[in-house]
Amino acid sequence: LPELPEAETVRSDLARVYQGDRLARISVTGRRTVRRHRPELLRTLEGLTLTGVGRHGKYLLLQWEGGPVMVAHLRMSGQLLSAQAGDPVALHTHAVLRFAHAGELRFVDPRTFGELFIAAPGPGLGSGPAPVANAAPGRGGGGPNLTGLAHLGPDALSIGAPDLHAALAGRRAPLKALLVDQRVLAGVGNIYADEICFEARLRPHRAAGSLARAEVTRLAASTRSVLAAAIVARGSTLADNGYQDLSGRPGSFQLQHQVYARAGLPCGRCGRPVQRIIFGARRAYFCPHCQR
DNA sequence: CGATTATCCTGTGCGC
DNA sequence: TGCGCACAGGATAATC
Repeated sequence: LPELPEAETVRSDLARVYQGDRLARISVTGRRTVRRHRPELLRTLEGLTLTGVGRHGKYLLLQWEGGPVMVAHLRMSGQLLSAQAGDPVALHTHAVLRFAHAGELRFVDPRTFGELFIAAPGPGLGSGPAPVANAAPGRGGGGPNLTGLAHLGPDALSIGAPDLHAALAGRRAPLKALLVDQRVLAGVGNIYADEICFEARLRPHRAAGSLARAEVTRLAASTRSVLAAAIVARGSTLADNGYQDLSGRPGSFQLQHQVYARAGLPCGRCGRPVQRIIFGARRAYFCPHCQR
C-alpha cells in the first residue's frame, strides 16, 4: 500500500510521537519480518534514544543515538501503529517496540511482505552523515549510503527535471514502468504513477525516452506536486482500509484521485470516460483524450 | 535492455 | 449462505 505519501505521513507521525524517547524493549515474533539478519540484532537498539526519523522513497529510517539506523518497509500490507502497553494486540502483530515514555510502536502486517532491518553504512566512504528526512536533489541519483538501500534512485518528492531527464533518456520502456522502478525513482507506486501521468497529461505507455524536454519538465513538476498534495491529505486509503496512519486513521487523497481505479468514470478534465489498460502484470488508468 | 512470469502471503469481494 | 477464484498499494529473480 504505502507509497511515498503514506510513508511520509507515517514518518512525520513517528518523529512527533517517539523522537527523543528511549527504546526500553523490542520484541520480534514474526518469522519473516526480520529476515535479512538475526532478529536478535535489533535488541542492540535497546536503551538507545530515537534521534530522528528519515525516509527515502517508501523506506522509513529510524535513526538512533550513536548512529545505528533501523529500516522499515511496509510493502503491501504493513502498518506501524501506536499503542499503549496492555492494549489488545492485533492479529498479525510481528514486532513491538516499547518506549520508556511514549508507549508502544507495533508493526502489523498480514501478508508479511514488509520487513525491518538494521542498516550499516554501505560500501563506499562509510561513516557519512546520517540520512536526512528527504534526500537532497541532484545528488547523482543514488539512494542512501546504507546497506540494502544503495540501489534506490533519487527521492521522488524532490525530483528535478535534469535528474528525471537523465533517468528517462534513451529508454524505450513505458513511462509508467520506469516511474514505479525504485532504482530509477524512489517512492512512486501504482496509484501515484497513474495520478502523476494524468497531471502531466502523458500516457503511461509512452516510451520514456520519447518525451520532449518540456514534457520531462512537466512530468517532474507533476511528480512533486501530486506527491506533495497527497502528503497534505495524509495519503490514500482505499476501500479495504489497508493504509492507516500511526493512530489508525485513514488518509483522504483517494477523494482527489483523477484516474486511479476510475475506469469508465468521467475524466475530471474533459468528461470522457477513464480507460483501464493491462500493463504487464498490473493495471494502468488514464484518459485517452487528455493524455498524450 | 525490455517483456513476461512467478514468488513471497493473507484478506476481501465477487459471481455463481 | 457458502464456496472458489481473482485480485490487491511491492520488490525481486529468472527466463527469453
